[in-house]
Amino acid sequence: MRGRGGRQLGGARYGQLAQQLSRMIEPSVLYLLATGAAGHGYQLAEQANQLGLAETIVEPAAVYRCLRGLEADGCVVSAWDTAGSGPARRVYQLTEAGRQRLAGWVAVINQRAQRLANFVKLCGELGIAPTFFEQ
Amino acid sequence: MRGRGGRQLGGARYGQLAQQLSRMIEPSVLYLLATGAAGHGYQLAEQANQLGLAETIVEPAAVYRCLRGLEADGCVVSAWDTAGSGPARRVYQLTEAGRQRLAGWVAVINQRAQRLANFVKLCGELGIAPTFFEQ
DNA sequence: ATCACCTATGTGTTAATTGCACATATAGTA
DNA sequence: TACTATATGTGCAATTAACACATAGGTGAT
Repeated sequence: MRGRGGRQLGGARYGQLAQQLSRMIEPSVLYLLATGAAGHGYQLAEQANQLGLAETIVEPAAVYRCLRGLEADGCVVSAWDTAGSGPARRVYQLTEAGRQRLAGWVAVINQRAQRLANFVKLCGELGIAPTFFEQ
Repeated sequence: MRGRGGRQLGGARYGQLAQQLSRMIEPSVLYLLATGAAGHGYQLAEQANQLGLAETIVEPAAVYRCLRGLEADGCVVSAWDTAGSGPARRVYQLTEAGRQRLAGWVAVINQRAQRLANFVKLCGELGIAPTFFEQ
């Protein structure tokens, strides 16, 4: 860290839960683990795509990195599953800390949803209707 | 030095209107120009903070960069205003292209708001209530 | 058996974003 | 003179994230 004033932050960051803000991979993963819909990375990526919170194609690579970060924070624990066919799966389980993290995300996302909805309303009052693109 | 219009992707990007996704500076600026609430960068930054769409403190530096990008795309036009006291202001005006850009943003933001609200609902059904943090 | 393919987990590279520090300038005030 | 507020801008480094690549087990086709 050689920032000019002992600074350690660079890009987007504005709170405890601001990471992966746009991609929404972390809340997707936490939710899927909470439901029990999926347990390992590859499957979580597939389910996250069906959940559709991320707006983008959720790639396994991003999910793996997210899971390792969550594990480092104690939000999930993992174990190898060598049973069944195909390569071994690293199966993840949500911890209590992970459940709290998800609850925090829900608060952030709830506020954001309201802010965004309010903006749409303000624009509507200005006579600006949403334009849906075909590209 | 390639301009903003021809930039290639590396980071977050998933559509034509996905830039500055997390900060929401571009839609804030376009909206404020549409209402006529502000006309130059410094003032736009102040008004954007009151609008509160960005969730962060909107810094003038980010607004200036945003405005130059918008001008390169033909969404705004600018002119120097040397009247009045203090340093000269670069006053921006929204173009028809800018209005369309805002309408596109409204569509994106509207969809996002619904997705986020749905996620909050799903979590509520799981018994996960939002946790509000004190900061 | 070899190949192609799917599943599954990871790393490397590189472009884009952005907060903060810094630079510059005008005008009013102490 | 010095300081403050307004106003516009640049430079840099931390962070993010898409895409490519690497590795490996298992299955079915040629």
